[in-house]
This record gives sequence, structure tokens and C-alpha cells, in this order.
Amino acid sequence: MSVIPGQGDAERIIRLLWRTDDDVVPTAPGPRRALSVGLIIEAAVAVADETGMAGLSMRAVGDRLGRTSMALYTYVADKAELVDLMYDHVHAELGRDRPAGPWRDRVHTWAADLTAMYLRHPWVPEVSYARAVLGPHEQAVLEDLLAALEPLALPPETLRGAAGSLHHLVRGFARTLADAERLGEPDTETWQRRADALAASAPDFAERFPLSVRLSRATGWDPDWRARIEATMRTGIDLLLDGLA
Amino acid sequence: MSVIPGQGDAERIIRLLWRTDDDVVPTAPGPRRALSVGLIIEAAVAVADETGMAGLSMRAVGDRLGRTSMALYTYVADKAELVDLMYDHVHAELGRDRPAGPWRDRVHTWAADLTAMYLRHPWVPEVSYARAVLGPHEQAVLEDLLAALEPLALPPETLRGAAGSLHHLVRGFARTLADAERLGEPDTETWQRRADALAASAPDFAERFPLSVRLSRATGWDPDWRARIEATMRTGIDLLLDGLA
DNA sequence: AACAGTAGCTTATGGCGTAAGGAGTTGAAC
DNA sequence: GTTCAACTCCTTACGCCATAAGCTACTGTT
Repeated sequence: MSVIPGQGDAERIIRLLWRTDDDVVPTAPGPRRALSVGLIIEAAVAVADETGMAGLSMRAVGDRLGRTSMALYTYVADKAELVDLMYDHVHAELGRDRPAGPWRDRVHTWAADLTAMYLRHPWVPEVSYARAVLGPHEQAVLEDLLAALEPLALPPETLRGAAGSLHHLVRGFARTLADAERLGEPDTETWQRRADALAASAPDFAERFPLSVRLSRATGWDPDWRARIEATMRTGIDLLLDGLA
Repeated sequence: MSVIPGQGDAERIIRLLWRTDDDVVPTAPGPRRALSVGLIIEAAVAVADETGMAGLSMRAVGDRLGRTSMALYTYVADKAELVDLMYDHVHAELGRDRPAGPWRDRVHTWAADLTAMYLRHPWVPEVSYARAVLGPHEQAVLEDLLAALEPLALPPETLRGAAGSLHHLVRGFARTLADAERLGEPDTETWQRRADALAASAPDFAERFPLSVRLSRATGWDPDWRARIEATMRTGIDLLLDGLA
């Protein structure tokens, strides 16, 4: 993982990201193509959804399509390129309708939609988003956020900071949510065993970290960690939006 | 990568994260130990710094210590556990001095220190931070942030949202910075070639994404992308802090 | 009908994490 | 002082992984 596509591939990946159906040129000799970039992307997303990023292998994708792993290399340069394409692909799921209403609600809707997509595809927030250029669907998601913020008529630097920050907030909290879901909610018993282990290893915890302890005590043990994390995210976003108003 | 340590290992990793020097019990039969968990962690961090997460292998760490990869398994259960330990370890680099001064400045200092650490170890922001419990040094970083925010006497839910958000912001922007650094600043020529490729693939870009284009034009082409990204981060943090005041 | 270009296959290479088991070293028990 | 059990570190091996190289069979063009 975390393979960095070289700059030499930049134009190639741009062409693939922004491809249209017309790009398929069937006027070439040779056997008819059994696959397509789109089919491969969809299969790869399905594999990643089911088995996580660790389970995403070229073989697994090929198997799902009834082909060998090497067949994919006709369509895709390497695994890093495939991941780039997958990343853009899932952003197409976000609805592009822009409901009327107060800008704050629209931003929250945008954040909720993005979070929901991240939870449907928990591998997305852990994939690098570094890219020569954005893909069309990522670009659309950014455009929608800018549209929600437009009524505020922010100066460019503020707008850039707000948009980038909102992205990072949603990504970060969504990753926390996805990780929590994957690790599973610890039941009271295992939680207690961990607390004991920590108390044994760090008996002076309360003196060393009084503020952390106070914060932890103030909210107490909440069985519905999912709702808690989502509420924390909403609070964070609202803080940022308060700063804009 | 992205192996999730099972809940069964939770107490083990807690003991390792919060280990003290006394934990080494030399009163056991068998050959004297040539290594230690600490030595292994330091070697692993060095490898990751030099070759990135993709280059971090048990063999590479063993080589650096003059041992085989299998020798590490005496000290560490598996690679995922080692990464957890590495993650906490680098957080020890942050200074724990708490300068007097306005709370806003203190938060910015905290963010700058954390960003600098992330840039010294660019693999850190791409590693999962999901964990049964925080390690001592991560806990200390959180405690320091809470200390900076203490004068505000925020209600718990707000404090939680603010702290989490600030963490995610720094992590997100630091990752952007690290990625940009790794990919390298595209010179004007390659940048132009990419713009051409995009224009060829999406001639209607300006009509489809008017707000993105406007934002991009407003700030123009800045050769010092690093300073730009850092400024964007500061703007984002300030927005959030404005929401607190 | 010949040909050239292509798709997808088999095979091979050099990595990876780590399971299994063996050899040698040591402190403690007698 | 000998025995033993526990321990560290090693070698070997397994089943994965991405992907390079080269092959075969197919097909549009000439």
C-alpha cells in the first residue's frame, strides 16, 4: 500500500479519471475486450468493502471477474492507479441535489452524506488522497460544499481554510467511527479488564492526566459510542461554522 | 497493514505501551537478551522515516539491529503491535512545557509542534490511531491540548468536540503537507502538461465547477505550496477557535 | 490470405508476515 | 556440580503479494 504514483503517470491517470464512454476505441485488431476499467473498479470496490484494504489484492479482483490477476493490467497500470480510480468512483454516490435552506443546514447535510459514504466504504478514509488532480466526482463533492458556503461570500483564503477543514473533520471522525465499528463495542467486562490493566501499569494515571480524567468522567460511560462520536463531530463542525458567521 | 489487533491482545498492548524500565525481569533462565522493545521501536521508527510505511518490514528492522526478522517476535507479538508502539513512541518528542500566554497562542503552539512531528515522521498521519487505550505519550499530547483550552472552561461536550476536531485538523493538513512534500512540487512545465491533459479530457470543466474554478483563480498559482498549506491550516484552526470564544 | 496488433494466459521472480522447530545458553533446584 | 526447564535466536518453510516476461489465440485491416 501507500505506493506513490510517479509524476510520469500523471497524465495517464488524469485521462482515466476523467474518461468518458467514448474513450473505448473498438477499432483495433485483437480479441474483443472482456472487461473494462469501470467493471474492474466496481469489482475492486466490492472486494474492499467486504474484506477491507488488507484484503484487496489483484488476484481477488480478478477472481471476482472470473479472470486472472494479470488480465487487469491491460486496463490499469498498477494497484496504486486502481486505488486512485476506486477513490474517485465512490464519491459518485453522493447526491448532487442541492436542497434549499439555511447554509448551515446544507453544510451539515453535506457532511452527513459524506460520512455515510465513508461508512459504506470504510477503506476510503484510510486511503491517501494525494493526487495530481482531483477526479470528477471528488471535484463535484468539493463544488457542492462550496455551493453550500456561497451565501456567506467568504474571502478566498477563509473559504479555502473552511472547505479544507470541513473535509478533514469529516474524514477524521468518519475514520474514528469506522474503526470503532470494526473493533466492535467492548462489553463492560472487557472494558473493565482493560481498565484494570491500565491501572496496574499506570497507577498514577489520575495525577498525571487530571484534565483527561475529568473530561472522561464528565461524559461517563456511554454504551452508544456511535451516537456519541457522531454528536462530537457535529459539535466540531458547528464550532467551525460558528467561526464563519 | 491495517491489521486490527484483536481484543484478546488488548491487555498485552496496554502493558507494553505503559511499560517502565522495571518491567524487564532478568531473573529468568535462558540466554541474555540482546535486544529490547525500546531498541526495536527506535529501529523501526528509523526505517519508517527513511523508507516510508511501505518499506517498513520485519526483516528491515531486524537487519538494522543485526538480527533476523524472527528475533523480533520474542519482544513483539506481530507487526501491528510494533506499529502501535511506534505510534505512541514518536509522540514523546513533543515538548511538555506549557508556556504562559493567551490560550489561542498556546493552541497554535500545540498545533505547530504536532505538525512538525508529523513532518519529521510522515508515516504517522497515515497510520490508524484506533486503539484499545491511548499510549502514555499520546495521552500526554491530549492532556496538553486540554490544558491550553482550560481557561475557557468549556462544557464537556464542547471540549470533546474541540479537542477531537483540532486533532483531526492537524492530522489532516499534516498529511496533505507530507504528501505534497513526497510528490514534490510540480514545476511549471509539468503543471502545464497536466492542465492540458485535464482540459483535453474535460473541456467543460469551467462550466461544471464554476465555484472551484473561481476559488482556484482567486489565489492563483503559488510556488510556495508549503507555506500556503500551512496558512490554510492556521486559518482553519482559527475559525474553530473563533467558534469557541 | 497474410499480417500485425492485441487480450488474457502461464510462468517466474523477489518480496512479505509469520508458523514450526531446533540449537545453544542460562538461572534455579537438587 | 549436575540436571532441568525456560528462554533467545536461528534456519527453514508456507502461502501470500505485485508484477515482469513471454506465449497463444483472436481479430480488424490490407
